[in-house]
Amino acid sequence: MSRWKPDARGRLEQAAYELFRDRGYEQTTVAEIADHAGLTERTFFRHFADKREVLFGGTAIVQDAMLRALEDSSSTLPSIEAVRNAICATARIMRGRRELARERARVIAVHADLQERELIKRKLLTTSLARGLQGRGVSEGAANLAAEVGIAVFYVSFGRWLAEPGEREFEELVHEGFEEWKVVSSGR
Amino acid sequence: MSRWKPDARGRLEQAAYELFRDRGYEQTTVAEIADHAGLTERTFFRHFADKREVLFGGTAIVQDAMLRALEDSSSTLPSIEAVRNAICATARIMRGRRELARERARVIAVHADLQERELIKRKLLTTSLARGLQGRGVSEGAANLAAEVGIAVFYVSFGRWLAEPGEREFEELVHEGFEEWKVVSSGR
DNA sequence: CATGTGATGACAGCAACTGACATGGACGAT
DNA sequence: ATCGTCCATGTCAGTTGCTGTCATCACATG
Repeated sequence: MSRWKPDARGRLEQAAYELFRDRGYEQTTVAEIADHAGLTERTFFRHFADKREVLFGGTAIVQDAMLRALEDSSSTLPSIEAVRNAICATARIMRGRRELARERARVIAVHADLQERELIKRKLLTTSLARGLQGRGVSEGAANLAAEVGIAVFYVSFGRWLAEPGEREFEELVHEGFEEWKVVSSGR
Repeated sequence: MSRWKPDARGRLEQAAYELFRDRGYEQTTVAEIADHAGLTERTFFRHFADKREVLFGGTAIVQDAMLRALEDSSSTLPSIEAVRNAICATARIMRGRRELARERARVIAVHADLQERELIKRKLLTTSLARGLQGRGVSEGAANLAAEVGIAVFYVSFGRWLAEPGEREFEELVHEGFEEWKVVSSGR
């Protein structure tokens, strides 16, 4: 038998989500999160750089999915289509996590600290997407623009996915978002 | 004679800039900043919400200048031209502060914390510009787009202004930025 | 069996930030 | 001129986020 229960990081994340939901973000101390996960405060900070970061572990996964999908798509595609594919694939991995995403969004919405962190994660996603495009031979300027558009569509659609009461999938909303973008960018 | 030396806030800002320049941001404690300003740590936190904020007091001034210039420009102007005017006016108020802006940028560039704060300030500027446009009767979507463009040009030009060794003024670079934007947005 | 490795615990400590109350000059009302 | 209120600041104690350091012990590797 192993010395410690497995998946310390996951247990910390789950404990954090539950406590943030029940007591709110600021009213929850890191020590409490660690306690609920059966660990110590010190261990929390070995897994997460700071208290906010426990809500943003998903970003790395999103980024990986995005870049992998970008690599997988045919290199003959126009860059904006490659971006669309990558963003759609990314949207797909969030299937069945809408309620969780909603809770997370609710917490972030009321804390300036967390909004700051979200903005920098968005920037990180944008620059890594742009780099991925440059790796396909797209020029720097074009890559930055296409990445900016792609991530913007991603976040707008994400917001709609969370806001909608219906059952439409995130991926579908992303598709619609790209269609809207086409209309807007050609229509003016 | 007044009980306290005047302009506590200004003295705190100046002390902070000097200490950040000499010792670096993280190596400087709030208590030290307050000491150098002849005040106490508690008073620092009465003037600034947190340690980072001492570097971002200028944002409110920038925002005011931007909105005032927007109000002053003729309401018959197309929205993007109104934005251009507002941004140019904003650029004008930074005359003669280039060295200071450079120091500030150097500090921000090496601290993720401060970059997060900068991003949220940028967002704040964008939404307040968009609101100002809506006040002129521009639709929400168009206002958001125009504001996004305007602030993007502002920041790109700001970066160039700091990077350039020459003596060209910020305002001139903003003008060029808008010209570039016109070319790009019509050319594709 | 010996030895190293890696995740965790234990503990001390600093610095950011907050709440509560005290102080005393400025300034207006009387 | 005196009184009373205001308000920026001081004082102080306390909480919490975060870090450095060293110990521990299951596990893998040879």
